[in-house]
Amino acid sequence: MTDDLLPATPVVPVVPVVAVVGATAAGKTALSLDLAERLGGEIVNTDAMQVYRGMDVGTAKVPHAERRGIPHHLLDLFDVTAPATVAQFQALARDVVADCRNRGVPPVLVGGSALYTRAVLDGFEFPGTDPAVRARLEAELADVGSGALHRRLAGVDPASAARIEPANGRRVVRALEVVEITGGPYSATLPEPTYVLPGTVQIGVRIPRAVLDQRIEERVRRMWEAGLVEEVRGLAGHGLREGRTAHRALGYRQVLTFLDGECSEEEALDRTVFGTRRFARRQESWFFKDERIAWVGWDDPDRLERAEEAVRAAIEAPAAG
RNA sequence: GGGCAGGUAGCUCAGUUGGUACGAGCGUCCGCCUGAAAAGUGGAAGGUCGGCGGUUCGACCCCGCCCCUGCCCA
Repeated sequence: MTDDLLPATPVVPVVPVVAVVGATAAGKTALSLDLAERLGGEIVNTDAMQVYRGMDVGTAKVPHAERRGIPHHLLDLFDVTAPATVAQFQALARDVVADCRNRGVPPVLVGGSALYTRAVLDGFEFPGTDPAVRARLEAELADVGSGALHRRLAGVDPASAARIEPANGRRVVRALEVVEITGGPYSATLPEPTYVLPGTVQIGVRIPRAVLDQRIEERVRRMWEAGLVEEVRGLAGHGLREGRTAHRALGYRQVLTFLDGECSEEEALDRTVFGTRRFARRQESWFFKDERIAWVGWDDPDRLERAEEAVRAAIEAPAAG
């Protein structure tokens, strides 16, 4: 109320920060390119697996020829042997977003990795990590099981233990790691959904399950025809198996088991389809509960206009989280 | 035409020497999720046990007939 006394500063338009989210194969890529074109923006990948070099076919990475001359950021950052992490990605992505905004260019984030997207948009702060501590705890996990470690966690950090399921060894280990290196409790809770930048908006692409399931199968078959097996064979020669995360990517993991002679090629394809459907469900369970997302129908002829409206609304809205 | 095996959850199969299906995996639905997140994890809903008839206090389990599936013999 009293800010009116400030000298009239030139009205700098808010540069929107747009994120296109939704299940895999729902049509995020097409919409994001259209949006970037309309807004004069640049694409920022928020997909956890497209950051790896050489993982193209299986991650449905947009080929250069289809990028319409729009700059794409955060693709092909790492070798498949170098595990990427959310915290690392968050730092890189925030730099890219800041750089775009400084140039007055709207960053258009696209990707199905909800944690990656939220780590960029929301106030996530990741406690540190220590490879040695982690390795020791993981060895213990393999040795005594998650139940035993969970009981230990209950002793040092009851609140976290109460929130983490005893069978979830991964989270139990991480909680113990944080407690050990920080000396404090591990909150184990997601932060409140609050955007860190004004003008932020998430556009969700909604698609009926039945249609999505169909599209996923078609997409996987196309990946096979496009040479996924050869791609994996090549990456396997470059240490794909040694990496910590890349080899677990959908499609890659299944093709590796086929290449290792543990299942037929048809089985590998089927497993990829089923695994991808399951993944899509997990993605949606994450996105559906985020009430800030503006949803547009995957086949709505006006989806681009609706998305633009959502962006406009975000720019004009008071900069409250 | 004859013989054998089998018909139990959406799918693949367990199971009861006759006493209310202990079912399992997968799928489906719902949930969780802070340095591996295309990962990891919790829960729920689903069955007139192929059909009809019989025996029995009581049958999904026994008997008869029928239908369906697979294999074998002609």
